[in-house]
Amino acid sequence: MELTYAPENFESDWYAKWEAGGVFRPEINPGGEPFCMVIPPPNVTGQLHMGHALNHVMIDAIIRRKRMQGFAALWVPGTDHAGIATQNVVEKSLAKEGITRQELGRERFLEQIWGWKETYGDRITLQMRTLGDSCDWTRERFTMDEGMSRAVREVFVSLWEEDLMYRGFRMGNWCPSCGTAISDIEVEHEDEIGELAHLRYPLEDGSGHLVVATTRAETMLGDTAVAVHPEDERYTHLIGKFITLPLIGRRIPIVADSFVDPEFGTGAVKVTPAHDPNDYEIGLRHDLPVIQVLDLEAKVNDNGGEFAGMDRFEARTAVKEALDALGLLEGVEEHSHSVGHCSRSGTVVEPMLSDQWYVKVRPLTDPAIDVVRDGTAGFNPKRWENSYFHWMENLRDWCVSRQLWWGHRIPAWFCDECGDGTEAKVFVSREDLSHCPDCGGAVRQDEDVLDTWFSSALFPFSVFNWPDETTDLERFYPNNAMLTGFDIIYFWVARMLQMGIHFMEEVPFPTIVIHGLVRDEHGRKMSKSLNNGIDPMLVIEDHGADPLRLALLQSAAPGHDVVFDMSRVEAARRFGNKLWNAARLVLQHVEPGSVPAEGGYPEDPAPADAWIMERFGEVQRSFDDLCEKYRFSDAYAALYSFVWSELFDWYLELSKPALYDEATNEATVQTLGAVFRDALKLFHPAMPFLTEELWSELVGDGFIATASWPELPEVHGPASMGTMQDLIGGVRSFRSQHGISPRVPISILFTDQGNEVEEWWTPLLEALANVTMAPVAQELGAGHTRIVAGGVHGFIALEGLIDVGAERARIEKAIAGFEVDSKKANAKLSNEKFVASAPEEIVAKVNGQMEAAQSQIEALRSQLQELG
RNA sequence: GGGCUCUUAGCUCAGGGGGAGAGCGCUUCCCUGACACGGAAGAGGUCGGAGGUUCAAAUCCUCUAGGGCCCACCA
Repeated sequence: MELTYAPENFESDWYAKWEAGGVFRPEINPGGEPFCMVIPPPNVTGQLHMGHALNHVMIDAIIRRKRMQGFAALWVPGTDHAGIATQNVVEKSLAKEGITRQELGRERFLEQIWGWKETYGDRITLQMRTLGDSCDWTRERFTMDEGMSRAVREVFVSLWEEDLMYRGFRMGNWCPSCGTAISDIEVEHEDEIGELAHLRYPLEDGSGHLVVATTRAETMLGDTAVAVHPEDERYTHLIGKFITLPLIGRRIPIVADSFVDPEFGTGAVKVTPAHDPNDYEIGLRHDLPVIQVLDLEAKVNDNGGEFAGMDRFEARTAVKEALDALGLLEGVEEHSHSVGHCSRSGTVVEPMLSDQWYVKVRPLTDPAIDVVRDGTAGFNPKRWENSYFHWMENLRDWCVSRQLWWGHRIPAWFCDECGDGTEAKVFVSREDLSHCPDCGGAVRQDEDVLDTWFSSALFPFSVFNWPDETTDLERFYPNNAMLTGFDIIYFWVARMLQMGIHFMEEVPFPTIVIHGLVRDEHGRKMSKSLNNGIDPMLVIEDHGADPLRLALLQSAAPGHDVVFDMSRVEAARRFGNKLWNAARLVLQHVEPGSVPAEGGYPEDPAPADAWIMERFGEVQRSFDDLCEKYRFSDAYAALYSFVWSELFDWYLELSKPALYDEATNEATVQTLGAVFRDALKLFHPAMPFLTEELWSELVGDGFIATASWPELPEVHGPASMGTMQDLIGGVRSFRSQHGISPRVPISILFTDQGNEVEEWWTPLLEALANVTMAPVAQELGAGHTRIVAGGVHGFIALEGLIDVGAERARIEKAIAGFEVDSKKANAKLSNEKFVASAPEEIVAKVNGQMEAAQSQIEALRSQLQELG
């Protein structure tokens, strides 16, 4: 073995061997109960970022542990076609060559994107392999592959048939730069300081004017009314009168609508039904004309008169200037309000009327709310359920059509012949239509595609080739858990629940584990725009995948954001080195390849062996418990601390004296091998590569990845272990404070009130503290100092070698410490209510603390006197 | 406007009714036959502030200050 841990030497080899060995397929555990999770599918042309790494490491830790526990564990990998994102990327790349998609045409543009997908589609899956994701690649899916397209079409058509899908001409969110409608959750609201312009609208009869307030002056070009509150006394006399719209000259009515808030602005609202959702509603109520003044690129159209051709922001200024010139701009005040931006492009979203496809959500959300309320599916942490309910209860119909080319084409065909003259007849079909089913004439397919999230909503069952009734579908639906970031609860989780319940009649997963975002060391969200992202691939290059994995797992407190700290990765790497070197020590005493894959604990362990077995058993139970609760950071913190501080710092040192005596070391060799092997097993879900490498040295049989999850035998260690550790600590501390080298042997005479000192202590005390011990009948005074551990009092002859002043200080400090303990305990015990109300074991515990502290103080005080 | 969340050691963060924890950093000693990517011994927090509940509060409740996030048709 190399002298130090060098992950780059073996990580990629192991991945290839696992994959070739079918380790990641559920079939590796043929009799096992299924345990399945699906990946939150990353963008097919994307790159693995730290957020993916966090998500994958947690999923992989679950899956690998379940696999070792004998489950037919399956992690289904896949990628998402990511409609807008991918189309935008390819368009941008074409733009560099001066080509637009329109010039290319739909068919050739799609060829370009498929080519792009071929080129970059492997990148992220290779990166996932580098990270160690134990996905079953034989079941890999892409949201636009044939099977999933079939599922999408089946769902679309079924929803249509059930009257849960409809086409409607409505006011929706439009992104002028992406050139498509977007759903409500794709709009990001940001608070901005804008201007509230007060405009004078002259009354038709010349009797004066009405002042309206607006943040979007350019929309006045499309005004078809002014609305006031019906009970607003300032304006009641004007209701029914008309205004001459400035700049345009249109005659528009003053209407009464209780939507208007008399408190806001002037209490009079200009109404632009074509470009504002509220105004649209008012327009419907009052039968107002709808006049579009902005085109799909958000430029003023021919209805905008002299402003035609201007961008909406340009027009905003121009309109205000023009009104000002007419003396109709009464004033402008600062106004803070929230402005919607497209989550993809950042462009300000324009409310726009258009024909779109909608999913009627209420029939889908109600059951999805119920299953969370009744606990059939639950979020972890539970508090996410509140936002889930709030969102689901207020959800509006989902606009699923997108005016893009990259995506699932909407399976609807129009026949103009069979239409009613204004609208074509619509046919929604599972099979492609080449002619009209009614008249046999020509049909044209809807040009639009579906929202990317439409296909990912089906992921938990579409990956198994639903609607076919496959064996996999039967075995792995419902999935056993979903683990993802809070940022896609609405986009993805909520919709999987709706679709899963509706089409499979069962929740897609009973448990939803939500983690946070990865932030940089200053707590800022890692993002492209801030350029503060840390590329996990570079971290792996520098430190290895295992250290990154362990660092992320240790940082991932449930439900909290993760502050990525490189020093944690470095620490995890040092831990890897520690494991590596511990293995080298173990292999000096244990025949390489001789450790059994499981069991192998001695029947008759030596005291130190029994102690570590007992401690390990306790730690393992707590570790398993924490893992089942998805508290990985706590689980691995506990394991890490046990392995380093107890197994390595204590047990390896304690085992050495026994190991060097080859005639009698059998039990210790067995313990050492078995304990170390099981420590590797527990670390395998976090550090798969390193543990596999060490397994191959230690066990050399099969993969640790498919080895059994450890079961520690029930063993009780010696009760006096703690006292011995305290004694060793006391001696070391004594040495340190007096500058006595560990090489200088120390003789200790001792009294033993609790009869704790045992024969087996002798070699261990020599090895770990370089002390020899001999019993003495009574306490020793002058010329000695005292080290107290439990009921054992050790006396060290001073022989003038140590500084009495320093020793006095040492003892005084020790006394002060015990006095704090004693006081605290005493305060509680002298409180009658405490003694009466606190649980018995707590009272007993405090009592014990009190007694222990007082006996220590007593002993040390007399020592102080003896020092003179 | 509604909701959630955070404030704990110099730094970055866990924990969450019964003696304050981790990583990094810091001090002293040690290259002892696995490991200096190491070992041993230490220093360092009245757990944002004020009330309250309780035998017991960093932990639960209320208020308060300051961060962060989400939702909302704020012309």
